[in-house]
Amino acid sequence: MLDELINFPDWLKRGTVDLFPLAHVPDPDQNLNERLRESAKNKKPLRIKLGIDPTGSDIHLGHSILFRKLRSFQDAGHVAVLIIGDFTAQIGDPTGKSKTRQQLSPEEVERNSTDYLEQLGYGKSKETSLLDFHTEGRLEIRRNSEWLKNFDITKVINLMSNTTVGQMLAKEDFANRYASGTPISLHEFLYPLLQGYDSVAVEADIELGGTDQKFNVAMGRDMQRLFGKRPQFGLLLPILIGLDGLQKMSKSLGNIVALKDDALSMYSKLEKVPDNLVDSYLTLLTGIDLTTLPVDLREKQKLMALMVTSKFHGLTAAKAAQENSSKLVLNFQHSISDLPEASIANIDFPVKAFYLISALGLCPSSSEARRQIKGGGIRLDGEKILDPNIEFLDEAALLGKVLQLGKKTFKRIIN
RNA sequence: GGGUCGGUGCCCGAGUGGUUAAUGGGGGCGGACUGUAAAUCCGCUGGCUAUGCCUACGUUGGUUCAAAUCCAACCCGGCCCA
Repeated sequence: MLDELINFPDWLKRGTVDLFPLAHVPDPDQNLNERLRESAKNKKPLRIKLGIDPTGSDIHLGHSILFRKLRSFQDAGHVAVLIIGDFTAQIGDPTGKSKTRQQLSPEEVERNSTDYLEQLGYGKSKETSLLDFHTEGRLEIRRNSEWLKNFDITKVINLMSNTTVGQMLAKEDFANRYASGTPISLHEFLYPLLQGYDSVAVEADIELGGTDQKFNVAMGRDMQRLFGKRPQFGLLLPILIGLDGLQKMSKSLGNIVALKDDALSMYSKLEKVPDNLVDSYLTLLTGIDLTTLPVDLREKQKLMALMVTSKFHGLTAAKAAQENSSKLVLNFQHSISDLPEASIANIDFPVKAFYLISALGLCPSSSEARRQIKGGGIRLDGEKILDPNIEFLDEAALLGKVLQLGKKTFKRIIN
């Protein structure tokens, strides 16, 4: 947290690593505190911009940091302006990319956008949804195709003439790629400019972003000035480290906790994150008072897992997940009610173990299933299966039993 | 447009006519240990109801008993020149 944020409200300070401009002068264009005061005085809420690229379909805890902050602004009475970058997704944000991103089809973008809103809690209660979809006037959802689709080439040239190749190449991602001889397509230069233009279009007062978004957020200010708008503030939040404890949380790295995850898998993933993540997860993913945490590391970790899980599934479900999680470890699978289920309705008997395991989705392929069995990674009701070709003669041999891969993947067999 | 180098499995990267799903590393998964962690050690890491059969080294053809390895064309990229 920045020391200079001393006078800001706690909800705004928490987790914030960068805020710009940050001048201690009584100017609402230079000092966000003044801007907030101005807003309160005029009863005119600020417009908080957050853009998302509808590229993948899973929102994870890393993204949730930004949405949590956006929600805080909502709760403080301001307007969340959520921009679905359906148009810019066709370019792909080059930030953090080491190669040109694959372009998405309009159909994919559409499907992903709908999916995103659901993950953000559209249709859920105000308590367990990430954003406030309920309170009148607190949320505005926009698609940037709205203003970018029919963009005039003259206007594009105008945007481009405002920025130099040197500035673009000063951006770390481009610089690295350029230095390493990795291709950079010209259209990628357009991304920051168009994201910046989004701020013009929605008249943003503040733009939220991860620290890796500084360039793009700053570009928004340039664009707003270019088009005669009041420049936004940039508020940057940290990039969440993923479950591996090393790299940023990202779906392609496979180290995520998805908002879609059921309570049990969310809890069990969080309960076993590397120790070095626990404090930052508590700070960034919960609202808990950091001065009253358990001293015992293991207890602290469990608390973190419980708090985060309850944020999305409610406290009751989170507590059940905590209990079930410990039962799983102790091989008491039978006493757990809400284990994921797998149906054997379509299985022909007799069935060999390796086929069963892949057919029920525990392993992605039958070859993989064979390997896992040979490696001792498969159990049925706690008993290791060691022969891939062992046969189960009828349903009765399987119904109600729990099939297990490794330590954390379970399926109860049902009809 | 010209010259030149290059395109190998999730990633990086060996291999340059012939036991072979293709050395090695990373990552991932599994096992032991443990705090369901870390560190460490071990195994696995293309697909297929499978003791065999498919598909794989940019694409398509060709040479050969035999090609990721040779030839041709094409596609894509880096660098240099214009």
